[in-house]
Amino acid sequence: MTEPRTYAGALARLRQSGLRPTRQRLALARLLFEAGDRHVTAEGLRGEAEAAGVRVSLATVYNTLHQFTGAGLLREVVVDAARSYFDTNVTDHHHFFFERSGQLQDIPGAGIQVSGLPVPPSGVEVARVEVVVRLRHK
Amino acid sequence: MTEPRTYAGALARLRQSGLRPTRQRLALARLLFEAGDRHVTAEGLRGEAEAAGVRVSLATVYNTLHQFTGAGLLREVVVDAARSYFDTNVTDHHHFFFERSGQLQDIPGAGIQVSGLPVPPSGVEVARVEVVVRLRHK
DNA sequence: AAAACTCATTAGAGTGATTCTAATCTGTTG
DNA sequence: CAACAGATTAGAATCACTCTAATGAGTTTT
Repeated sequence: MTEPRTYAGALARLRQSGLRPTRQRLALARLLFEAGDRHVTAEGLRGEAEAAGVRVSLATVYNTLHQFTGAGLLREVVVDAARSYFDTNVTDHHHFFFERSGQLQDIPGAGIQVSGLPVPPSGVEVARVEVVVRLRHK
Repeated sequence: MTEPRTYAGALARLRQSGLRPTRQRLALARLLFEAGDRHVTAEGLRGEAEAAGVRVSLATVYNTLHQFTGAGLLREVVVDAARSYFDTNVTDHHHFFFERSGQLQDIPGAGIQVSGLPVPPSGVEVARVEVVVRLRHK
């Protein structure tokens, strides 16, 4: 049973993760989780918060993104050396990356099969398999 | 017909790419291409050049890595937000990434099959499909 | 409901990788 | 070898991100 995408839902998410429901975290949680699957950058989310009339420092945005990631509410996606993206979709899936615009788009997990993976060296285990389809303008 | 991994080879590579064979570019080309498939960072390559007695500024290392990448001699691999890796293997293949150590290791292209890719949106084409298998310690 | 406690937020400084600048040097060409 | 175009360089600048240490705000206790 997943949380509803509401204020109450945001509150419950925080409580379940052992994070105090502060003004900033609630506001960021609502921006992140009430609008469906999203890919945000720290600066972008900060801008949205400002636009929504919530005063949040950039440090807090970074803290919050990392805390949410640690709690499994977000997933970090590394596709661009210039900045980090955080994905609200934490289910198994992959990404299109539009190099021109820097936009990310989900590819449903069911849509892609990766076969023939070699056995990882001993002592390590697979944390995740990430597929990025890089797109450029024709 | 690929270039031999020799001084003459490095020179020919540069010529073919329309890059002047300067001392620095030749030295970096030899470090990169005479030792088989490699994954280097700018700082790492700079260190190797110093160790080999070649004076090269960090700016030149960056310039050169990007020029080589533009010429198709290298491929940039984005797996770590902290730094960029450049891969001397420009054939079709994928990577293991050891999160603990920051090491990259090739997975031969033949070893992995990605199926079920959705058709990319109109107006764009697939530049590359990248698979990264993230590994962590057990 | 105030005190007390713990954890969160913040401004601003700090960091580390990368890029820029503008001055100097070096292949290349005539 | 003169002269030009392009390359290299030190150091400053930038950019995303992190750290610090001081202030603020949920929470729990009285």
